[in-house]
Amino acid sequence: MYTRSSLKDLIAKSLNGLGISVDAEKIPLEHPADLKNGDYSSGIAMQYAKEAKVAPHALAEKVVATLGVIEGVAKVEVAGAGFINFYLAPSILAGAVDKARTEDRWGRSALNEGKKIMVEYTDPNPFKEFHIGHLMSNAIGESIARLLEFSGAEVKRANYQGDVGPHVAKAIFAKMRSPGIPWGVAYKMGNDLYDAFKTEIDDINKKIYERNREIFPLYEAGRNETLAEFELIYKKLGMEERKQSGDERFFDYYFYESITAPRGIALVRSHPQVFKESEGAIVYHGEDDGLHTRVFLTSKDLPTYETKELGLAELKAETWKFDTSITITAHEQSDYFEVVLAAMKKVLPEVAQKIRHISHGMMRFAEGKMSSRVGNVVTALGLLQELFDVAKDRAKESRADDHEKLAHDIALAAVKYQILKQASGKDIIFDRERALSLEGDSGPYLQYAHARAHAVVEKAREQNVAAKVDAETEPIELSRLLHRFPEAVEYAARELEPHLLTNYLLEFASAFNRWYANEQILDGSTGAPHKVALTDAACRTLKNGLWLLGIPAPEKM
RNA sequence: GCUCCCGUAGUUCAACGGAUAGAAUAGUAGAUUGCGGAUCUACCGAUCCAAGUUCGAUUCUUGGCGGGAGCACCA
Repeated sequence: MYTRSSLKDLIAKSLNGLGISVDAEKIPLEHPADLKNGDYSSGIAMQYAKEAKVAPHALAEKVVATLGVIEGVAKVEVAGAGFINFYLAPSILAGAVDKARTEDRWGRSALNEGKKIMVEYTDPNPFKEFHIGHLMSNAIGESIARLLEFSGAEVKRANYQGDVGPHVAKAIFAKMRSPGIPWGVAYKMGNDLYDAFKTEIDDINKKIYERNREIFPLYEAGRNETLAEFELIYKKLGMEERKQSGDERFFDYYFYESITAPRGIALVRSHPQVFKESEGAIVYHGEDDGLHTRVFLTSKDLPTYETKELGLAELKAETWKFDTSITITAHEQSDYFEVVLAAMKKVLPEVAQKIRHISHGMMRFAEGKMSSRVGNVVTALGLLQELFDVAKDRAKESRADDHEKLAHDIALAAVKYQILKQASGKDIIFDRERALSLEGDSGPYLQYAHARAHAVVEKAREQNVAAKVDAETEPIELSRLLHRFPEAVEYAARELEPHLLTNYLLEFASAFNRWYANEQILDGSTGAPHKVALTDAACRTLKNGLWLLGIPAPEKM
């Protein structure tokens, strides 16, 4: 029976027989973009033609001649400049359809079996707005967490929130002057007033760390209020399925800077050979590692984010024995994170090697950066509301029972898909028109394909047409793409790149819609059971695919 | 100035060194009284510049040009 790696082995063996030594691992074997070129393809003959002193095409022919019959492979062809193309047997593709229909967790792999992975994401700051940047981190982190779960890992979700620091002092200062204003506004106002009231605000900052009695009640209130708001947002973002019982929270662990700060300070203080005094502050000199110097303790003796991050790493490791801890942040923090990691290698070496940083691009306007300091941010709730309003108009005509819920599901799909479809590391230009689009290359497009497939399966049930795969039926584009689903999921999980999955799903949904438009499924013929099976398999594929993106899959829309 | 990221249709994004560079959107023209038109079909339209490596470069290397981010007490 063929597998991906056995095909590689066979090719390697064949080449070795021809006097060319190649490592099976290094044999290229890809899914051709164009299905007419087969289900798998290798360009190996072009690579070794020179060494073999024959033309690429001739070498490919020789390899094919020695491959013999491979179970599960219908034919092997040489095409183009010398590609070796493998076409899977109909029975294999039929087998994938059956799996998709019967296995709940269709698409699952064993890539990370037995691994314990902590994923830290979202990381909003109490006292400040939850804006699109946090939404990005949440969407990406949640999808990565699910991809890892589907690859066999045990995953814990972590959220790290900055409940102490200058931003809090600014918000408190403004709130004391104007008690009526909301916290998000208070922060911005405090920031504007900072130059004029530096001493006062710095004083408040210090008092917060000391849990000073005068401001503590206001601090507690603000902290609780904003954290409670965040919980409501997590719910809206589709994390409610993680709440099984009433008192469970959305993330497995919530870490706070107020807790990590003292730990970090202790770590810095106990390593005077690593952290040096400079201009009244305690810094880490990163120049030896090709990095730059960063402050860990300010001249006012307060910890910076860097120090807290050290404390966080220690706290994480004590909280759960993970193999890997992934932190997802915006790209603007990459450099700072590298300095922290360099310092951590000296202070907490065994933890440092398990820490991994993934950065995503920034959400920005065409005109420039969004900044909560300047106040030109799009809040997560504001954007969701706008999308909700657009979706609601269309939902009125829908056959779904709960139009409000549907509009919300669609709004969520639109915004998450737009974030996830892009390779991480690149900035996302926030284009309102595009963000509000519910058509084409979009989340709702995937949802719609799923809802359609679901409707047909329901109808088949009503008409008592039992789904049955016919292994003799000539495979079509859809079933061949369907067979690739588990590999697409594994690929995305290995690369920690959800966009690799959206690429696949868009192609798959498009193939389904095309097929649907040209083919009557319930046509009363003897071919109907096979087509129903295919539709059912497509339905599960889309459902699981959407789940992996953290996007709801409504059955009617 | 130094470091990192990025330059692909008008616009927003794809393309593990591979076959005719794919989508979406915008624009134009269409879809049979057929299970859902949030769909489908057709047309139009792109790799920043210059060298190099390679059988083959959007992809790798070097140098330009252009954009973004970071570079000492913010996170």
